[in-house]
Amino acid sequence: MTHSAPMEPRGTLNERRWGEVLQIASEVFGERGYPAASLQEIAERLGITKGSLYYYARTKEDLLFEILKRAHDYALTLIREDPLTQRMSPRQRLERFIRRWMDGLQRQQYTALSGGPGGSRDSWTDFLSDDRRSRIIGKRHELNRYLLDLIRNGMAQGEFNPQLDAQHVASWIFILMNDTRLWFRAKSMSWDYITNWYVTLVSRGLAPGSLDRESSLDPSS
Amino acid sequence: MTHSAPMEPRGTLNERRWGEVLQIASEVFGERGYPAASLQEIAERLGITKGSLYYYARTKEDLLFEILKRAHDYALTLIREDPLTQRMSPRQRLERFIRRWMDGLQRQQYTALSGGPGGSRDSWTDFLSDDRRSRIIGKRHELNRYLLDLIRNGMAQGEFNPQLDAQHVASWIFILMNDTRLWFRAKSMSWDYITNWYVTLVSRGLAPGSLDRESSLDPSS
Amino acid sequence: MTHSAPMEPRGTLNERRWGEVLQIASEVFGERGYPAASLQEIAERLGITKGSLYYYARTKEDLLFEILKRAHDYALTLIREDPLTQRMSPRQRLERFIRRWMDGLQRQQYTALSGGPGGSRDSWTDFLSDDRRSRIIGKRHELNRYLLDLIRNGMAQGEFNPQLDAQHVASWIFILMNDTRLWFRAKSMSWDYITNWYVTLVSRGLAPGSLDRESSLDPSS
Amino acid sequence: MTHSAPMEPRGTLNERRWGEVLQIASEVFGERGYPAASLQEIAERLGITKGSLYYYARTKEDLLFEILKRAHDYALTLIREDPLTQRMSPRQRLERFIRRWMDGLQRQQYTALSGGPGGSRDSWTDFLSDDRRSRIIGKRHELNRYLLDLIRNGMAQGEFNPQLDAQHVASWIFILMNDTRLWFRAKSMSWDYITNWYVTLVSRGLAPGSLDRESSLDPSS
DNA sequence: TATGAATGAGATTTCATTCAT
DNA sequence: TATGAATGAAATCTCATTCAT
Repeated sequence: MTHSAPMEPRGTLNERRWGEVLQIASEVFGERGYPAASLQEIAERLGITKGSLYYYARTKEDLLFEILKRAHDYALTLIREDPLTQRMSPRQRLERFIRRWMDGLQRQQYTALSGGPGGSRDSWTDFLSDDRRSRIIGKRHELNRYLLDLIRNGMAQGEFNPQLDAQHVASWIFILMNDTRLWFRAKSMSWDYITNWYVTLVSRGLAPGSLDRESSLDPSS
Repeated sequence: MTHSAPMEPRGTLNERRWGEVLQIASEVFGERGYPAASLQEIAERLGITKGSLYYYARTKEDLLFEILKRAHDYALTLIREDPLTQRMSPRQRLERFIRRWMDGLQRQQYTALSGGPGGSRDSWTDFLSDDRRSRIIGKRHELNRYLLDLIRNGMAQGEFNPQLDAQHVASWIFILMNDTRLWFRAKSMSWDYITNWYVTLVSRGLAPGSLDRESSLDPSS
Repeated sequence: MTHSAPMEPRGTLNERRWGEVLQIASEVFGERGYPAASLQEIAERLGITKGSLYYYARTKEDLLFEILKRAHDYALTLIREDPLTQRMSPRQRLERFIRRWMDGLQRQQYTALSGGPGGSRDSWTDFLSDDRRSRIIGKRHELNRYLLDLIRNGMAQGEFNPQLDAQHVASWIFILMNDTRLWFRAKSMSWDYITNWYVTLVSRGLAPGSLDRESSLDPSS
Repeated sequence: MTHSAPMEPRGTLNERRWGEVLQIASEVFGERGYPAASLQEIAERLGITKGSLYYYARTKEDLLFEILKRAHDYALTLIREDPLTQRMSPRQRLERFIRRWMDGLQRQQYTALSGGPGGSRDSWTDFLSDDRRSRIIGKRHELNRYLLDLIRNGMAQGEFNPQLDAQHVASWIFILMNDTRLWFRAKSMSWDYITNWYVTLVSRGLAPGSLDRESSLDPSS
C-alpha cells in the first residue's frame, strides 16, 4: 500500500499504563524468549484481551523495540562517571564501573532483557527490523566503546596485561555481568557477594603477567 | 499385534543420513532458537521437502532431544580422566579439564547447542517433554558433579580460595567456556589463545586470597 | 528479522492447479474488490481450507501480483502488430487495435481485473508493495506508449484532430474498452456489436474538425 | 417508552460539523475504497478520536449512506430543465445536460463518490443494507430515466442514430462523465476543455449513420 | 525414501463498535 | 461534545503434522 504514516497508538500517551504493559511484556519475553512469547499471554497477565493490546502497541515488535530502547538508554546512564571517578586510575574506574553496572542490573525494570553488548544467545535484536536493529546496535557500540577505552587506557598505563585482546576482554566482562540474572537466586548468596567476586575476578584476570601456556601441562615441567 | 506402538524414527536405520539431518537441525536451532526454527528451513537446507523430514523424525522435538542426547553423551566422555591425570593435584586436573572441554567444544558436531550445564538463556531443555527433559538434566548433573567435586577437593587441599561458593564457581566456568561460541570469530584470535586465557583466568580467580570489598573503593584507602 | 530469503511455495510448480487458484482468486477479487475479498472465500471456492492456500501463495498480495502480472503480460501481446497492419495508416491501425484489444478482453482469463492503463477506481496496483507496483506500472507505460504513439502519428498525418490532447484520448480509449466488462451482459447485445460501436465512436471522435464550444448553445447562433 | 428505537445520529443537530464529517469521510472513502477506509483515519483527519466519531454516526455504513444520499439528491437537481431548455430539441437538451452535469461534478462536495448511475466498479451501493441500497438505486433509476428518455426522443425524431441501444448509450455517457475525476489533473487541460470534448464526442457518436463493421478491415475494400 | 497436497490449531493483526466519564 | 480504554469478531499468516502415493 502506498498510503500515509499511521501514528503511535494512543495508549502510549498514558505513561504509567504504558510502562506496565512494557514491564509485563518484558517478563514474558524473558521467560519464553521472543518467538515463543504470545500476545495472548501478555494480554492475560495485564487483564485485558488480545485485541486491546493494539491500543498500546501496533505490533509485537513494537513492544520489543520499546523495551530494548529503554533498557539501553538506562544502560547508557551507567557509563557516565562523576568528576571524582574521572580522575582515578583505569583500574579503579573499571572497578567502579563493575559496581555501577551490577547495581544498575539489579535496579532496572526490564531486567529480563540484557541491556548491554555481548548478548548471550537469542540476541533480542535479531527480531527487529533492520532500521530498528541498527538504532539499538548504535547504543551498544557506545556502551562497548566506553569499556574498551577504559581497558586500553589501563594497558597503556601498565595496569592491565597488554598481552590480552582488549575487545575480547570487554565482551567477556559484559557477558560475565549480564549473565548473572540467568542463574542468580537470592537464597544461596547475595548480589553484593557476586559483585565482589566479579571485581576480584576481573582485577586478577587483567593483572599483568604472562598467560598460562599449554607447556605448563607438560609433565616434564 | 496390529496396533502400532510409538517407534523410533525409521531414519535411524541409515546412520549416516540421520547424522546429517541432526547436524543441519542443530545449525538451524542454533541460529534461530528452537521456537523460531522451522522444519521448512531444515528441510530446505537438507535438500528435501518438509514431508520427507518425517521419515527421519516424527516430531520437531525428536530432533532436539536426539541432538541434546548426543551432545551430552559426548560431553560425558570429556570428564573421564586418564590414569596420569587422576593422580594430579586438583589445580592441575582443573586446568586439564578446561583444555579437554575447550578442545571438545571445538570438535563436537552439534556445536550450536550447549552441551553442558550452566545453560545461558533459551535453555534448550525447556522445550522437551518432562520425561525427556529429566533424562538430559540427569546427564547435566553428572557433568556438574565432576567439576563441583574437583573444586571442593581443591578447596579442601588449600589450592583454591575456600571463601568462594563452589557451585557458583562451577557454573561460572561452564558458562565461560560454553558461551565462547557465541562471540568467537577465528579472525582476531585463535581457539588456543582463548583456551590459555581461560586457564589463566580460572587459575587466578580461584587462587586463595580475600575478595575485593566495597571498602576498596573508599577514597580514604 | 535478518534472516534468509524463503522460496516460492511449492504449489506454484504445478502449473495447472496454480492457474486454477489464480483464476478463482481473480474472480473473488473482481466481485468483492481486493480489501473485501477474503482468503476464506477463495479457499472455499477451491474446495480447500484457508491454511492450504499457503501451499500456493504466501500472502494475499502474492495472489494479486501474480494475477496482475499475467493479465498485463497478456495485454502486452495485444499491442504487437502483424506485418500487414504495420503498413496501414494510423486510422486503420487504431481500428485494428481496438478490435484486437476487445477480442483479448473477451478471451483473457483474469477477466475481472483490468489489464491496461487508465484504471477505473480501486486501482489494483494500490495494494501492491512499492517494488511490485512499479513492475506492473512499467508494463502499463508500455501499453500506453503504443496507443499514444499511434494517436500522435495519426495527428501528424492529418487523420486525427490535432486539437485533441493525445494522452487524454489514449486514456479515454483504454477506459472505454476496459470498463465494458463492468456492465456488459450478453443478453441485450453482442460483444461484436459493442466492438463496432467503439470503433465508430473512436473514429468519429478523433476525426478532424473543431470541438463544439459553449457558444454553440447560444440561442443566437 | 424506555426501549430506544434506532435514532438519527445526534451529530446531525450541528449541520455544519456534520457536513465536515461527511466531507472528510467521502474523501477517505474515495481514496481507499469503502472496505479499506478506516474510521481511525477519518477521525484523524477530522482531528478527533475514533470514539468521538460515534457522536456523529452510529455506524460506518451511516456515513456512506448519508454521503450517497446527498450526492444523489444533488444529482437529481441537475436533471431539472429550465423552461427555455424544455422547448429545445433533444440534441440541444442533451448538450445542455452534459454541461450541467459536468458543472455539477465540479461543484459537488462529495466529489469522490460517483453520484450517478453507470457505476464504475466498487459500486458503492454494494456496501449498504438492502433497504438503504434500494433507496439509492431508486434515485439512480430516476437519473437514468431522464437521460434514457432524452435519447429515445432524439432517436424518434431522427436526430440520433436509431441503430444504437439507448440504454447502453445512456450508461456510457454517465460513465464517461463520472470517470473524469479518476484521471483529471488540472495541469494539462481545463475542465471546460474536457466538457467541450465530451459534447463533441457524444454529438458525433450519436449522429445518424451506420456503424463501422468488421468488413471495413477487409483489405479488398 | 521421498513427495505433493492438504489440514487445523494457534498466532498476530485489524478494526468497527461500545460505554463510562 | 468528546475521549480513553477497552472488546470481540474476523482476517491474515504460520507451521508442525498427516497421509496417500
